[in-house]
Amino acid sequence: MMLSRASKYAILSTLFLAEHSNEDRKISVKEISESIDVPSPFLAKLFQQLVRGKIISSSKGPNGGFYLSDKNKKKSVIDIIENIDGLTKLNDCFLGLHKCDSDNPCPVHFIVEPFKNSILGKFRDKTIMEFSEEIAEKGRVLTLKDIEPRPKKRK
Amino acid sequence: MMLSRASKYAILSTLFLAEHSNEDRKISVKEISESIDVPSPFLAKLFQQLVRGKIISSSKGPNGGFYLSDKNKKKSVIDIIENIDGLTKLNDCFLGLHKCDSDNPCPVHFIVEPFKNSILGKFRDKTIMEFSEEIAEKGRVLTLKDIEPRPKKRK
DNA sequence: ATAATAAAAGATAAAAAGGTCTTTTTATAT
DNA sequence: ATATAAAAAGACCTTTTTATCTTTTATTAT
Repeated sequence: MMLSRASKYAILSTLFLAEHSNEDRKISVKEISESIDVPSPFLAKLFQQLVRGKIISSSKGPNGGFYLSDKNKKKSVIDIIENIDGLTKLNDCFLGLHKCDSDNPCPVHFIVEPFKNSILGKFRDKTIMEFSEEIAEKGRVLTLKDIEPRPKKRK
Repeated sequence: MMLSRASKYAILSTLFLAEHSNEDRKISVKEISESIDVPSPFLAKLFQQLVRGKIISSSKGPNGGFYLSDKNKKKSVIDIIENIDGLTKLNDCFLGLHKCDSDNPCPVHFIVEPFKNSILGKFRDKTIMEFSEEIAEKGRVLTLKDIEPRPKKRK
């Protein structure tokens, strides 16, 4: 249920890039960190790793910054998590048992397993681009700032 | 999906107590830590907290140790997690958004929410005793030791 | 009463996660 | 060519989590 903050920041900012950047409109760490309210030096480090992992793209110099290439946009959320936290955390036994599978299940194995698989499947199959389109469509807010939700539309 | 180690240790050792202890057969930290392969001074600290939280019971002196009272056995796994990690971690938005609910969902809200509710429900409704009975019944191994699973029964 | 046993309490240490700062490299616009 | 903008790299700091060690307190069997 809980990712590291690093992964959370990475997912949010990658989705932010998907929505707001492209090869001609690169975005600096500073701009992103202010938009989604994440400490910028920390985000800078994260971005270096995401670039190495080919999740996002970057270019240096004036008008440089970070963006998603078309290829990047086809990555999935699971790729981000894998790149930052690794997948073992997500796959490991809920209670930390070394051997835990359907033959030798931990006490909560059959409770947790179906959910884990289903969630992982969804994070694997939906691309960043698809997430991003949905966010744009529904007009959702992507920030850690403590904002008021926009008032509910009433019929 | 990931509890702190503290919570994992707490759940395992409470289930262990459920299976092997009672008011007349108390178990020392040392014995438990060796059985489930958890560092004993750390477990001792955890147990102090679990006792304060009335999840487990203890008595000092010779033949003292930890055990589950009948009342303790009616606690649920969620009570253990709440006592050690607190519930906020488990309830908070998967991506860390401050406001995240069905009116203002994060990008993965509708993916994660149903699972979270269902898992939490099961951890709330099943008592320690029920878990323990199932473990005994099925002959399951409760340890962090890197053991070989017992050979699969073949027809 | 006394010795032994076991938890409680508290102080300390090591490792991991989270976060910051400074310097170097690269690209671009002028 | 040069100044500038922005990422890359690397050193460093802080907090939290995990783990250990030592002393004190309570209980019990003798």
